[in-house]
Amino acid sequence: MDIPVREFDLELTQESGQTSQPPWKRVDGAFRELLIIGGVPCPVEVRAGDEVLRVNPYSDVPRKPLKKKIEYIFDLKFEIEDLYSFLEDKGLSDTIQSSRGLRLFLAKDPFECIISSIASANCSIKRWTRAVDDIKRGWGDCHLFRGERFYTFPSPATLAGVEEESLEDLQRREDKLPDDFRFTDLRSCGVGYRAPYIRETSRILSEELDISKIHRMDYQDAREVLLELPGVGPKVADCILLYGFRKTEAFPVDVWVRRIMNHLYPDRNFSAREIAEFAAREYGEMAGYVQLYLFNHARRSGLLEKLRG
DNA sequence: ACCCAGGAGTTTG
DNA sequence: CAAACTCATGGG
Repeated sequence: MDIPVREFDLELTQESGQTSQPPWKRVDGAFRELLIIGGVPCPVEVRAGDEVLRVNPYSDVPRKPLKKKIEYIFDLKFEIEDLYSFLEDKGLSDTIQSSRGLRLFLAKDPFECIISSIASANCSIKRWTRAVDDIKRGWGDCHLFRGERFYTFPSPATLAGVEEESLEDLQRREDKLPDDFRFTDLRSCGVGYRAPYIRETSRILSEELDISKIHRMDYQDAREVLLELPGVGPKVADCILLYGFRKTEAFPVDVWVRRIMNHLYPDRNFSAREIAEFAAREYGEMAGYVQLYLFNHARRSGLLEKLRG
């Protein structure tokens, strides 16, 4: 199946390090992941073509919901030219050069995005992506496709029932582990002190708070609800809102965005909170994309290295 | 050995 | 309210 696309760089979007999920499995220039289409697990391969995105499902699923899912995940319906002209109006046209075709990489599963974002706090990108993979391998459902293993992300109820740590696994971590080894506790996945946060958040999402309700809330209400979850602070909440629920008003402020903004406005010396307020006022519903483009441009132009320390 | 990682929670000023 | 301190743990 081909989906016509304009202004979409699949590779850039995959590798841009958005916290919704680890990048998909790269195979020969294409990207593979297990998606749930109408309740049915389906390995899918996407490949960039000429003005099209080639989509190959590897099990029998209906076309229309598959197409909608792909369009949602890569935000293909978004009129990105509107963003380009918006950025020009705001004096940020530099960011377009290095990020053209970059779109939101939205979560295929909002719960995965929530846990993934909690795991990302004060943690290197390498480490939290590996942690999410370990969690999937430990408690997700495995689907074999031509010898490749794909895992679903476990449900809130499943993760809520997982031990935080067991002596057994802490010892086995020292040994060389086979690819399909399944840990029996969260700590062994490398989430460290965040293990109780992940467990309690999973419990709340399985017993008290229906994730689908968050979709219907506006940005502010959803943010307040998310901030009640353990392990979710202002930055993580905005990541979840942006990548998990496509609330594009969200402008996640991490240390890098703060450095970038203070570099852009040297006379201001923003605090994290002030940046969020500034972004809400200046960027409105474009805020999430502005953050994405700012960060990517800083990374590609070498500005990030300059701002280190 | 030492320091940091795309912060959050808790305690203190 | 804001600043300071602590929190696991893999990787430079």
